[in-house]
Amino acid sequence: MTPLSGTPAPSARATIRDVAALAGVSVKTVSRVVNREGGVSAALTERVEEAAHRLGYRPDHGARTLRRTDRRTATIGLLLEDVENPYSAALHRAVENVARTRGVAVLTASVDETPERERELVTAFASRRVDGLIIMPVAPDQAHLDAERRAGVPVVFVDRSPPAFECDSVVADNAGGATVATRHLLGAGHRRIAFLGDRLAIATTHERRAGYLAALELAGIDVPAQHVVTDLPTIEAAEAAAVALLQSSAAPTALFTAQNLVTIGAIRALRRLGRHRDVAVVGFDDFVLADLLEPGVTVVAQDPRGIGRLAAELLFRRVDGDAGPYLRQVLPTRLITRGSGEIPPPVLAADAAGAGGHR
Amino acid sequence: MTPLSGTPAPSARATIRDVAALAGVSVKTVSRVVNREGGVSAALTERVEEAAHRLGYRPDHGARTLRRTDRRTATIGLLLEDVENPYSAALHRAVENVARTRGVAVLTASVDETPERERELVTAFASRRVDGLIIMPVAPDQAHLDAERRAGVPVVFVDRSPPAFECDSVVADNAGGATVATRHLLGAGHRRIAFLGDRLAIATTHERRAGYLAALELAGIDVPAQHVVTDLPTIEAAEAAAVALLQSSAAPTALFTAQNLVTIGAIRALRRLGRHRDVAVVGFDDFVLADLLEPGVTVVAQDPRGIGRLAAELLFRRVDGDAGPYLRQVLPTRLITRGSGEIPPPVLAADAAGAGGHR
DNA sequence: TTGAAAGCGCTAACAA
DNA sequence: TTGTTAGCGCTTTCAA
Repeated sequence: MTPLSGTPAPSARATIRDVAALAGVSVKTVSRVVNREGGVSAALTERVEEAAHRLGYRPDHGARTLRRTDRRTATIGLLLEDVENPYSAALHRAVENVARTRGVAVLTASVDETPERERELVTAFASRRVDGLIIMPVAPDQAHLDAERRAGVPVVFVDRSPPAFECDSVVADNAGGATVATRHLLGAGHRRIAFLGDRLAIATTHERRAGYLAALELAGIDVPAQHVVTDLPTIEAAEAAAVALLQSSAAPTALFTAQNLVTIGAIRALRRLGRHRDVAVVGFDDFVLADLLEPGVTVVAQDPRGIGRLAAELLFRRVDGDAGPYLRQVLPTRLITRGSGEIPPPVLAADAAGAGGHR
Repeated sequence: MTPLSGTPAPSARATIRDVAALAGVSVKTVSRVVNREGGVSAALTERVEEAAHRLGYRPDHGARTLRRTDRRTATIGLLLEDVENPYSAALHRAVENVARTRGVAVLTASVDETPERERELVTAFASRRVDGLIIMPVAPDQAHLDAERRAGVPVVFVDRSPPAFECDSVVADNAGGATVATRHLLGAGHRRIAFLGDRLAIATTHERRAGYLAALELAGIDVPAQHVVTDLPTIEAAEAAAVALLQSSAAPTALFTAQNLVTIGAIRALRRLGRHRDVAVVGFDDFVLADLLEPGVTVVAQDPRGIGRLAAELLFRRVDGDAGPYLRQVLPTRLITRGSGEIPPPVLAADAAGAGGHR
């Protein structure tokens, strides 16, 4: 810690009255100039602007909101799982980009999969009279939002849409993406494909598992119970689960890892066991550097920026008064093949080697 | 888009007067209950709480701020380079964690290295009367903050401290970390070590280059001009610059990449050229999966969470009235060796191979 | 323990 | 074109 020479200055904030006094006009004239209402002579406009500048005047947005008829704060609230998570961060940025075009500020917070925190934050943001809320919901029950809905605060859910709650939402095609991932592994010849996922209480985990199971059922393949592992909330948990699974007697030849941290944990496990070149992996969610690993990691990518952008656009339509029926927007996913998902199962690999030998 | 059956409800927000009327008490009594001031009988307290709950009452934080003597909004502003950047996101999360303990909300925005945007956002947040600001500054001139300082809004700079501006700041030991990185490469036997960095207008780039140059000068090594490449703002720019450098006649045997995106760009370049096992790299800033690449990437890690935490703690001390001299806190960096920084230069590598042959 | 009145900084409504 | 007055929802101040 290096103490410098200066010290912080004491407080003093100029009000509209101070500006009016310095410019020698009424407060209403200052208001007109500050809000660019027009109808003020050039001479007065200049005097007011000069005075405002001299005093470092910043209109008090809260006071303005209090008096205005529309009661807008030009602020929205964004509740993410964790602002540091790359998926959340990408979504955050997309929301900010839309908000920026409207001069709207964004209050952000991390919910950490804690229903209680979700409730606290909704209340805190509602007290600050946000114009709308974008929420990545954790609480299985969204009844705590009733007061906000009655107050007319628009809410858009992202990533997950709460069951049994009429609302706007923007989500990825989780079941469809999981089916594509699973079929891709089936296509490579795998029949023993395991599912590793985050907490089953999260709707996305549930949907992805459903997509995985549907693909296998359609292929007429029975899934042993130990091939479906969920409630892996961290990289470490996923790594441990993958190691245990691969060392078990019923070891799969391929993994469908249904979330980005789970994928990373599984990759660590394969490295640790030296199996990363012979066990296939397809992950849900893309991540940075997935292409530079060896082998590159095949994923089903969602579009967090697209989800954020659409959610913000929908929210602002509601803020602007759109009272149409609730919308549920589902964004497609995209398979990106990079190597790990194209590894064949051991038997076929041996066949391929044999066939190669006949050339 | 799937239209659902329900539709959004119309607006209606209960005020303290509505609660008072329903409970059959005065507004002051409601205020006392809501703020837990005490001095209200148990019977009335219960009636008020019941009424508030029935109406979904949320105290208007803005109106409260307007009237209160301390004028606190319980909201701070955080200006980051880009909320999506992992470094910014980690710092963001640390700030949020500290703010949370005080019931303070965080307004966040991305400045995108645009001085004009920095000014706009400071104004927007100042109008919303944030209790304080944490800023990752871009603008070389911070004079636009004068009005805020006069108004007594505490400001803490993070990551970079603006030159010629008396202020609080929390930064990493950029020069020191760069020197450590460069010495590490010197220690592996390298004499032709290039510097790749972000925009030189950013203070951190400047400091890291200074640390790099200092280490080489101390070792008595001349640095050819083409070995110092800056103003690489993207992964793509860094990749292109690294390719050009490595294909030039004066190709270095080692790279010090002075920022996380630059490091990733350089690694892509080395992969593309098939040189990732014989050109050494040390990066500034750690990143996810750096350990799973082949070779693992040696870095000088900063502590963005530590910077965020300290910045928030310092800010809140100022908010609480600490008027001591301005502080500049410098956090240490840490060398993490993973392989890429320990690759020897070609000549020594040949020697080593020769020596191995004699065993 | 409870309440009435004033006013925070601003804009709506109206007047000159 | 400019100004005056009231009041947004709340807390402060003061009184009962």
